[in-house]
Amino acid sequence: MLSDPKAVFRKYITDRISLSDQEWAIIEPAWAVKKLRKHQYLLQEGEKWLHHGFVCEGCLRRYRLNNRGIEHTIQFSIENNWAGDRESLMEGTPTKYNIDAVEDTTLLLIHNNDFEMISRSVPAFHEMINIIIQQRLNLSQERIHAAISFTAEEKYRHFIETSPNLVNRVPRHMLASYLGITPETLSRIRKQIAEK
Amino acid sequence: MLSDPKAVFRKYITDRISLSDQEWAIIEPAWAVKKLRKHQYLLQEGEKWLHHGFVCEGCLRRYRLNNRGIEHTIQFSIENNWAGDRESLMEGTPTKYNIDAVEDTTLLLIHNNDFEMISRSVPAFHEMINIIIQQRLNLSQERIHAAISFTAEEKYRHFIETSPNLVNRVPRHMLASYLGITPETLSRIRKQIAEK
DNA sequence: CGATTCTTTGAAAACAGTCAATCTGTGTGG
DNA sequence: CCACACAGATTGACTGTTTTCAAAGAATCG
Repeated sequence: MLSDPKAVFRKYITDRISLSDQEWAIIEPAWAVKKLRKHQYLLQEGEKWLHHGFVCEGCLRRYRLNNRGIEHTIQFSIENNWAGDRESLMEGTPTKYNIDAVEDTTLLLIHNNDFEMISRSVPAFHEMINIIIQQRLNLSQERIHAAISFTAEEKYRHFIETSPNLVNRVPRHMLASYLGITPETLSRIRKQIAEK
Repeated sequence: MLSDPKAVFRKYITDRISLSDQEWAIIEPAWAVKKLRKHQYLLQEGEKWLHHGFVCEGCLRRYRLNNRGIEHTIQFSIENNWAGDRESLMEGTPTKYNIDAVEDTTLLLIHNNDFEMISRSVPAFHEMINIIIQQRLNLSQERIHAAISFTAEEKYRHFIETSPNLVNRVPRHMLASYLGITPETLSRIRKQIAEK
């Protein structure tokens, strides 16, 4: 719909590292454009994940079922974010996660073999990925802190502050499952905040 | 007390990558042995962290204060684990965390400049670090899932399963602060489990 | 439209937190 | 070596928050 997916990706990269045309020529052909309709799965629990995904447009969610069969959202990936399951990839194990599309989504997919080829051929790309992973770890720890130390209301307010671009983009019940509260509680909190 | 700290570290590395004597000769001199007494701080909120720490013996905890001044433990680092705050290091920002010693602890410290020198000189070391960070990210996401989807009792049982080596090593109130429950609740859960 | 899914609301129950007191264990100084 | 002090752990009673269950309203999609 909007611009070319690969142009989005190229911009993402060049916003982070300097990239010659030759390097882009190595990177570009290995990625395939994939489109998902809303509600369509990219990955389902038990499958093995062998790729890397980059969202160019739309929104994916990665979620997991707890022992009572309740969905808990681990991550939302909107445009210019990564998606997939590096744990399944690294360990060669079946994934614990489900990934589906919250909106119609366009992403780029690459097989891990090609991804590693690129990492070897373009060191700056490799370094960029390392930094991204480190940043994701930092964010994860921030989220752990929020999850173990905030009340339901604080969790919601914190989410509004840190992800204003997601608040009105994902359905509330998914947001609740991301925060670790029930949809009913989220609804009541929102009402309470609105009344102030 | 036990073996030489640097020997512990060398074994940690050689358990993960193959390492020549020459490479070890590059790595070894940059690390300084540091001993901490129980309760002593390695890092306090507001300071900048410029190093990497590797625990050879003992136990450190990294914790954070929430807006009510309550401590919440983000991480325990026992021997053969890393300690520090890569977020402060990467971003150059004052740290949000406190790190102190749960037991008398021996660790190795290295300045980030030297660490980067080693990463450049010994590619396998660099790759090892990348894998470790990725694994920590995977564990973080596991913990997020536990934090947002488990009851207090499930959190405790999950901790016993995943960290049996820590259960009887860290004080209960710190364990509670790690799980995101109060010491009283943890105490009651333990009693309840014991009665079954 | 009609069906389905999502959101909100209400009432009751379960769960975890708070506050205060007691108990336990450990380490220190006399 | 004992007694004391102190921190940590447990227990009880109570409070408050969040969940659960059920139903009614919205919104969305074919």
